[in-house]
Amino acid sequence: MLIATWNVNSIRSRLSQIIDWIIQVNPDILCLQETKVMDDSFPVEPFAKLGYSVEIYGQKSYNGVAIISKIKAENVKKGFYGCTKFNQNIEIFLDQKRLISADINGIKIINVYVPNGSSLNSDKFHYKINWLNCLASFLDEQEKKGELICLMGDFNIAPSNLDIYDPNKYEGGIMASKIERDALNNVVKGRLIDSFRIFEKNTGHWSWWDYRNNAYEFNKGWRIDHIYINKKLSSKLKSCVIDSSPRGNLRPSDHVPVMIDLNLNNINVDFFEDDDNFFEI
DNA sequence: ATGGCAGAAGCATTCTGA
Repeated sequence: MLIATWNVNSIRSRLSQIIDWIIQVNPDILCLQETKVMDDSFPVEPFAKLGYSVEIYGQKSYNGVAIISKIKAENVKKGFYGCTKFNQNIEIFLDQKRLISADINGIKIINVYVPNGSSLNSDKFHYKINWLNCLASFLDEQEKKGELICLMGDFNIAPSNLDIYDPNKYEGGIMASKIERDALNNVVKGRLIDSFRIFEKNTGHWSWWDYRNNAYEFNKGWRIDHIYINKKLSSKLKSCVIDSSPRGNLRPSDHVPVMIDLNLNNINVDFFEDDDNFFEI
């Protein structure tokens, strides 16, 4: 079972590229971020023609998330719910459509577009940290149900310096600060693992390249799009790959798809045992 | 420090992203 995540930076601008990619890769589930369109204008039909159902949670111009799935999603929820741990006021997150979740084939699929945060001294940065704290609380609720959990999307955080082309230049700044990494760690710690790092321990693997300064041509990238799975699901993981090829398209998204392959029939090795110090690499 | 580049809204230019 193939599950993918892709920040497409506008579903309408990227539609043909997304359809081409789906035909080529044949994912079972594709989670999209930054669709940038209201629900009544989302192009559902091209996906339906390929046999996919579409669940959308969008807004005008900004943000927006969607779950494209061969198996119809059940228990679809839009936005946060049940975030009690930090006394979060969920109301403040209602305006920005950044999270959609659903049950598909027995897996709790959680698709997120984490706020960028702008700069460390900005209001947007506080919003980002609060949003991540709410996400941690949200996961507490999901975990209680003992499900298979797959949390994926654009996290706008490089988990470690291995995930930045030039850590000396960017460490401590936006997407690479200790505050953000701690907040992300608080979401995943003790319950989720970064699928990509099970198979690849080295630097040099990116999911995003800035549009500016020919960053893709110089391969100056970051790994900020992630697929996290819980312990129960990690036993079924076969692979995790970043498909960088769409970044070479004409008029590409600045992000590329990340994808895992799951074997839902067999139970494999439990990768979770040595994960406690994962972020200390 | 600022802007680079891109998309949306909407028609010149601003806002936002990362």
